[in-house]
Amino acid sequence: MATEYRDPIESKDKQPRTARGLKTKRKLLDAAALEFGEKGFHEASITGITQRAGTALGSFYTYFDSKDELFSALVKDMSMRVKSHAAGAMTEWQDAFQREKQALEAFMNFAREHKEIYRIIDESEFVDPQSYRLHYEETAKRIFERLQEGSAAGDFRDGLEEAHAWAIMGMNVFLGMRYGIWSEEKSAVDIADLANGILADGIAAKKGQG
Amino acid sequence: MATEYRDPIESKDKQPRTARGLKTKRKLLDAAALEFGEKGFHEASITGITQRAGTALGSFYTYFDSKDELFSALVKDMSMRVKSHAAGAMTEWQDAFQREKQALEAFMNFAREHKEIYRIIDESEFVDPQSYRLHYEETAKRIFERLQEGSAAGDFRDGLEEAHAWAIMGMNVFLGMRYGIWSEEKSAVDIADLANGILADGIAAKKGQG
DNA sequence: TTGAAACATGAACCAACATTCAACTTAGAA
DNA sequence: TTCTAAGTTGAATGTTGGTTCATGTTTCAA
Repeated sequence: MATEYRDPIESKDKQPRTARGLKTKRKLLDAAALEFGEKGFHEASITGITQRAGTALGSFYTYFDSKDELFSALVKDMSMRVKSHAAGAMTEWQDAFQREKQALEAFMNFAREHKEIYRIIDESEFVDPQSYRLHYEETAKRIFERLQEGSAAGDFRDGLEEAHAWAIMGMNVFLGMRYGIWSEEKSAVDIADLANGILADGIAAKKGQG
Repeated sequence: MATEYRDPIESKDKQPRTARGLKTKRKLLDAAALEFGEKGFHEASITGITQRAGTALGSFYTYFDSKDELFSALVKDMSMRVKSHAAGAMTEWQDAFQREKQALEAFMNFAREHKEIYRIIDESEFVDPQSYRLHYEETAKRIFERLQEGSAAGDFRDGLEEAHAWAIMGMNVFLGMRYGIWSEEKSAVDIADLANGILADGIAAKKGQG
């Protein structure tokens, strides 16, 4: 038989059509987040995921095409969760500096409570580079918008570029890794204050010091 | 037969003993850096490495115990190379700010010329977490020492902590990734200037602006 | 009630390497 | 020149784990 016709929509369509299916898919997704978070992509196994989820091995392929596809879906989901958590923490703000401080503090607390999310996003650099780039590009864009608003409000100086957003993001990510994931020896507030100090004044000696 | 005695030194010893052996090991190391850099740890194969090196598959195990062991050795080697490259770029300096600028500029240029090194170090977070932590902890320590020297010289303010070093390192790493590896739309000097601007003055509006 | 679509199950399949090994070649000290 | 340790070779082995599939069960609209 020649190559048979496949509806591109149908072929992608592994969405559950009943309440039962939805529940199973949810269980698999949650289990996968744990498994990937604990073991990393390559050490994680489909068997491990279905065991955690309490389903049969084969059920996995009812909802996902492959291990990679699942991981990719997960990265997008986590990316969104980080984003909305941060957004939720910055609803009200007086000045732009305080808003950045809140953003970092929220990020650090989120990282602590969801270490597996941090790991999945980070590992996507190698498993699903596209999603990785997208995640950070969008995050940088969001920071950049805040920078522009801050400039307009007179809190930040003029002429800030997207690269400034990348610098701030890098600061936040590394502080989150070191003081959020690796150890909790310092409080999120203290770290956020410290980072804010850099943004506010830099690290130069004050006039008359030294 | 019971477990036989193995001299711990001998068992580790896969060092070449002739010029020929040394040359082969060198070829394997270089080939491995390329293979891991291009494909990542899991996609890379021993076969691919030995093919690049132009040796037989079995020769690999004359010099390395396993794929993991080789990767680990490579990470340590790369880490050292980054370190010494940066050190070489900071020999002479007037003020501490300029030194930091040179460090970032050197790092960015190095990343551009050796994208595979960047990738290998980054992937070690998942393949050899120990080496990954060690790399960044030592880098942070070195930055922190520079901060202290800068304070003593009257360029930087007092009271800088190790966390400041982590913040600066995060900035540098992300700027290196975005403007060194992903695209070269901006020159290393421009990015280094921009980062230095943050360290010097922060991003607050100047008095009388806005 | 009923029948077809959706869903669940887990044994079996299979390809992809990492690793081993026994036979062979080369180097270089004596 | 000779002999042994060092180095080379690549076919064979073994294991792991993603994916498939035939069979059985549940759901729910008509």
